[in-house]
Amino acid sequence: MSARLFIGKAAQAVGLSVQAVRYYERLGLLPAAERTAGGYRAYRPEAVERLRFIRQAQAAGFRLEEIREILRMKFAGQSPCECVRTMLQQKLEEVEEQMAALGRFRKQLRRTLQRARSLPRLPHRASAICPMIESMPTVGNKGGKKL
Amino acid sequence: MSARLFIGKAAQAVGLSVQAVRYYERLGLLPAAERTAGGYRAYRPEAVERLRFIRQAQAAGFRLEEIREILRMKFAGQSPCECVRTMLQQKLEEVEEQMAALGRFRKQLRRTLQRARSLPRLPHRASAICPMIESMPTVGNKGGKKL
DNA sequence: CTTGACTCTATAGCCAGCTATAGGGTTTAA
DNA sequence: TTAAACCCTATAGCTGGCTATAGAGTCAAG
Repeated sequence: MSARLFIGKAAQAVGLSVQAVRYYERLGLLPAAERTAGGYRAYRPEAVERLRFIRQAQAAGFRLEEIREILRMKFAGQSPCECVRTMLQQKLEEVEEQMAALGRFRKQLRRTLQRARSLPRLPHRASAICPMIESMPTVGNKGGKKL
Repeated sequence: MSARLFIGKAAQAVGLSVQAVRYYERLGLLPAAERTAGGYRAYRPEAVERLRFIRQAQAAGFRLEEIREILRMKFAGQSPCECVRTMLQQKLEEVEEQMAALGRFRKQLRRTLQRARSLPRLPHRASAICPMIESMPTVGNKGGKKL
């Protein structure tokens, strides 16, 4: 009883790679595991729960650093829920903002494609390379980040 | 006449950093520039046009590698417009997809916050760390990428 | 001719979240 | 007792688009 798992099984149980688990430990998301005489990490089932939590929080849009913070609070004796709520609220705002930016970008793409369709081969006045791109106003997506 | 610009002026003219311009050259987005006797890059005005194009294409959502491809086609004697149109179409689809994923994520966030508001301090049954996160279905955003 | 602003190359680092490799040791079933 | 399958650490690399630094040379005005 008190079954321990080596890192491979623990990782497999939650669908992570072995390296990812070690990486989480290095970042401080997992406490240092017990070790066998030979130096193998021997995890108890709680550790697997914790890994599962990490995955879920990631899927919920939290970055590893934020997750570490949540865990730190939790194990400092405080319920992290209040802070988590604030973080979720912030996430929500970020999502709104991203969606708005994407929406502007989409509109722009559509307009450009539309114009390309209606004016198939206009003489490329004032256009050194590609009129389709050069005629796009530079909107949204400032600095050309992501996508 | 036939004014040449050193890299600083060229970069400034389009709002780029000097290093960024050199980086583009390394990536093959700019042809090797003429050099002064002392080894300084001496750009003609066309090069500045090209830099401006690169910025615009970036703002339009193209990655540097894609821009290089567009330029390569252009200077291989073909009009890149047909291909650019295809690329824009693809971008559009990517944007749609991202927006849909964000929308699902937003819905999830809202629901979670809503529940947190209506059930302020329920006993945390079956919850090791934070019920707010643990009760979130793992939707959208597979693998926890970005955001 | 000096000086200060500019440029050159090469290299390393950043962000996040890993993956991959090298070179070794451990566990466990046959 | 062997051999496969697993594990260990440490280090380097990946993605993309740069930025930062070091150490050296060049340009142009006064």
